[in-house]
Amino acid sequence: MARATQKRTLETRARLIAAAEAIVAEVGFEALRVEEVVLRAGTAKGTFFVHFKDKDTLMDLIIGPRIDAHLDALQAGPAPRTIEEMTGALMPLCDLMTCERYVFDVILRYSGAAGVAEIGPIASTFGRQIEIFAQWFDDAPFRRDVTADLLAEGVQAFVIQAMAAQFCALHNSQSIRERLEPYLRAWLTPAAGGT
Amino acid sequence: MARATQKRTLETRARLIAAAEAIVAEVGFEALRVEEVVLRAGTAKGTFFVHFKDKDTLMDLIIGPRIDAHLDALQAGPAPRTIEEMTGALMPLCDLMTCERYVFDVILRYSGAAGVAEIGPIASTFGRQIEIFAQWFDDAPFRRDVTADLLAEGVQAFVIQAMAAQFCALHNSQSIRERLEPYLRAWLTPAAGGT
Amino acid sequence: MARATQKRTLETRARLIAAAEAIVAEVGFEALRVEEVVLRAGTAKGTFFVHFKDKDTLMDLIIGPRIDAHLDALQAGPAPRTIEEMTGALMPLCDLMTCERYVFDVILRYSGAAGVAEIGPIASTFGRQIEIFAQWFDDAPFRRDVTADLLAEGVQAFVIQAMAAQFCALHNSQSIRERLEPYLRAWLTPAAGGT
Amino acid sequence: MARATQKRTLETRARLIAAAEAIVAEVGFEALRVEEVVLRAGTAKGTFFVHFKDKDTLMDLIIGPRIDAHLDALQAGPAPRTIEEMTGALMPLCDLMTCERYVFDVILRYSGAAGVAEIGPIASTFGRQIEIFAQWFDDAPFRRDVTADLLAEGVQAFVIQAMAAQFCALHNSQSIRERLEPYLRAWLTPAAGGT
DNA sequence: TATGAATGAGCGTTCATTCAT
DNA sequence: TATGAATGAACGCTCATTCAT
Repeated sequence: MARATQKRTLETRARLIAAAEAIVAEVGFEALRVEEVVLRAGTAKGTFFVHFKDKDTLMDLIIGPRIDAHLDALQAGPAPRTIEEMTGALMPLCDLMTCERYVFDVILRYSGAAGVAEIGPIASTFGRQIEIFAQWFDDAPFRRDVTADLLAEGVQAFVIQAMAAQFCALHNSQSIRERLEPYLRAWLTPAAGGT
Repeated sequence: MARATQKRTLETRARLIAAAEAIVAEVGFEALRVEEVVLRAGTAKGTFFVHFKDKDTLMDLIIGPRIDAHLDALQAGPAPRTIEEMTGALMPLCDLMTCERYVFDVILRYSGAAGVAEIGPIASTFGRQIEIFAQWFDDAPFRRDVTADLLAEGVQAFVIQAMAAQFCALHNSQSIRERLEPYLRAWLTPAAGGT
Repeated sequence: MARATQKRTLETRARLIAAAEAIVAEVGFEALRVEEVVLRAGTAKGTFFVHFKDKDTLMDLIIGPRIDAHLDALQAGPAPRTIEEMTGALMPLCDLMTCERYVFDVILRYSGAAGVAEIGPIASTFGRQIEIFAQWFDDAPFRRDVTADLLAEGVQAFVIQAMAAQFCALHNSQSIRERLEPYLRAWLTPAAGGT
Repeated sequence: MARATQKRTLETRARLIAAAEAIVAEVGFEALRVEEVVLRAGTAKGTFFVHFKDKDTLMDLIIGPRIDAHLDALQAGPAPRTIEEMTGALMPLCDLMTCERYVFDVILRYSGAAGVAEIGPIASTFGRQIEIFAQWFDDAPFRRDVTADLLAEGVQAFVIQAMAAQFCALHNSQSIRERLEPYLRAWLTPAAGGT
C-alpha cells in the first residue's frame, strides 16, 4: 500500500517537473511561475509546496540534472589532452550555466549546501565536477607536481571566474572561452617555477 | 545659495549613510531595509531614491570603502615574499567579504569587474585588487612565466573559491586560509611543467 | 503638503470602502474577497493592506457604521414605553447583526477590544448601545431599583442571548423577537421580589 | 470478531483523544492541529476523520466533558441560597469557559442550544445548565413571578455577558464575579416593579 | 530636493477535509 | 477501518521602487 501511494506521489511530482520543464523550454527559467506550473500539471497550488519546499528547490531539481547531463558527457568522452580540448569540452557546461543571469545566480547560491542533509542536485554536481576534472589529470600531459584534486579545484575556480566575468559589463567583449584559456594554460602547464 | 543647498543635500545624504551604517552594525547587511534607513535618517522614503539610484547603490557605497580600507593596508604594506605572508595579508579582506552570505553574493556579482570610471565602489575595488596583486608580482620570488596581471586574476579566483567553500557545510571544517594556501602555492610556485 | 497627501489617502481609502460596500450589497459580507475589492477600487493589492491591517479590519469598518446608523435612529426616536415598543425598536439592529452568521461572528469577535488603542468601530457601538439603552431608563415606566446602566447591560445580554439562539438549530423556530420579549419583560418589569 | 474490531477501533479513538488532550494541556485548544494529533496518536490523517466528523467534533468531545464535570459538581452540591453562593458556585465553570478566547468562542456558538438528542457534548451542557439552574429556583429564596426556566436562561445570559467582558480590555479590571454579582442580584431579587 | 502614498506581481501559507486505495 | 497524498481558495506579505505634488 505504501508502495502504491509512493507511486502516485512520484507521478504527481513527475507531472510538476514535466510542466516546469515545458515552461522553461518556452519562456526560460526566470520567467517560470509557480502558478503556471500547477496549472499545467493539473494540481493544486498546495500540492506544489507539498513536493517542493519552494520555487528555488524546483529550480535546483531542474538545473541539477541538466548539469549532470553535461557531466555525463564529459565523463563519457576522452580526457582532454590540450588546453584547447579542455576549454572546448567545458564550453557546453559554461553555456548552460550562463544561459541566464538568473540560472547562474541559482547555481552559485546552491553550489554550496548549507547543511550536509541539504545537498541538492546542483551542489552534488559541484562535487562530481571535481571528480571528473581530477580523473582528467590522473594520466594527462599536464603538470604533476600537485594532486589531481587540487588541479581540478583550480579549474573550477577559473571556470567560475570566467563565467562571472560574462555578466560583468566590462568584460563581456571576450567570450568565456577566450578568458578561460590563458587561466588554464597558466594553471595546468606552468613553464617554470619562481625564484 | 547653490553652495548652501549643496550643503544641505550633502547633510541629508550623510544622514542616510550614517543611518545605514548604524543598521548594518546592528543587524547586518542583509537585514537592512530602506524603510528603516529613512526612518532613522528622518527623511521620507522618496528622499532615499533621490540620493541613491537604488538600494544596491547604497550597499555598494558602504561595502566598497570597507574593502578599500583593507586594500589601502595591503598597498601600504610590503609585498608578501612567501605564500604564508600572502595568505596572512589577504585574510582580513576575506573575513570582511565573508562576514555574511549576502555580502559575499553582492561582491561576487562584481567579481569580474576591473576598474573603469562609471563603475561603482565595489567594482572598483576589484580593479584595485588586481592592480595591487599585480604589483606584488612585479618583483617577487614567484613564477614569472606569465604576466603579473594574469597571476593577479588567478589569485582573485582562488580567493573567491576559498571563500565560497566557507559557505558550504561540506568544506567549512577548513579555514579559508587553510584552503587558500595550497591553491596559491600551486599557482604561484609551480615546481614543474607538464609533458 | 501633508494635507494634500492626506486628502489623496482619504480618497483611496474611500474608494476601497466604497468598493467593499458595493460588493457586500451584491454578494454579502462573507463572500467579499479582497481581490475583488482592490479590483473594483482600481488599486493594487498592497494598497489594501496599507489601509487596513487585514480583511477583518475592513469588515469592522463597514459593519460598525451600519450598527451606528441604527443606534442613531434609536437615539433620534422616543424612548420605548413598553416592552413591545422596545423589542420593536431593537429588531432592525438585531436583523442587521444576524443577517449573516459571518457578520454575527465578526461582531462578537470585535465587540470586546483587545486593547484600548484597538477599539474599533464595532467595539465602540457596544459602548454606545449601553449609553442609549441607559438613556431610555432615565425616565421610563420600568423598574428603578437598579441603575440605568445595569438595566442597559442586561438588555444587551438578552439581545445577544436571543440572537445567538437564532443560529442554533434547536431554537430557530422562534423569532428573535419572540425570544427576547419574555426576557425583557422579566428583566424590566419584575412583578415581585424574592422571599 | 466484530467485538475485536470494535475494540481496536475504540483503542484508536482513545489514542486520538488522549493525544489531543495532551496537546491541549501543552499548547491550549486554539493551537491544536489535526496534524499534530494524528502524529502523536500514530495514525494517518484520514483516520482522524473516520473517528470524528470534523475537528470541532473533537473539540466538542474534549470541552464538553470538562464542562459536565463542573455541572456534576453543581448538581451534587446544594442549591445556592444567596447571590454570593451562586456566583461562587459558578466561578469554576466561568474560569473553564474563559480559559481561552477560542474556547469561549466555541462555547458561545452553542450558547443558545438547549438539550436535544443529536446535539453534541457542549450543546448538551447548555441544556443541562438550564436544567440545573432551573432546579435551583424551584424552591429558592429568589423571585417567583416568572418560570424557573426563564430565570435559568437569564442567568446563562448574564454569565455570558460577564465572561465576554473578560476579553475586553475596557472592562477586565473587574473580575467576572464582580461583574456577575450585580446582574444576578438585579435579575433574581428585584426590589420593585416599574410603573 | 523632498515627500510618502501607492505600486505590483508573485510567493508561500494555511490546514481542515476529501477520496481513491 | 485505515491510509496519506492531494486539495483549495483566498489571504497576507514582501519591500524596493515610482511618481505626482
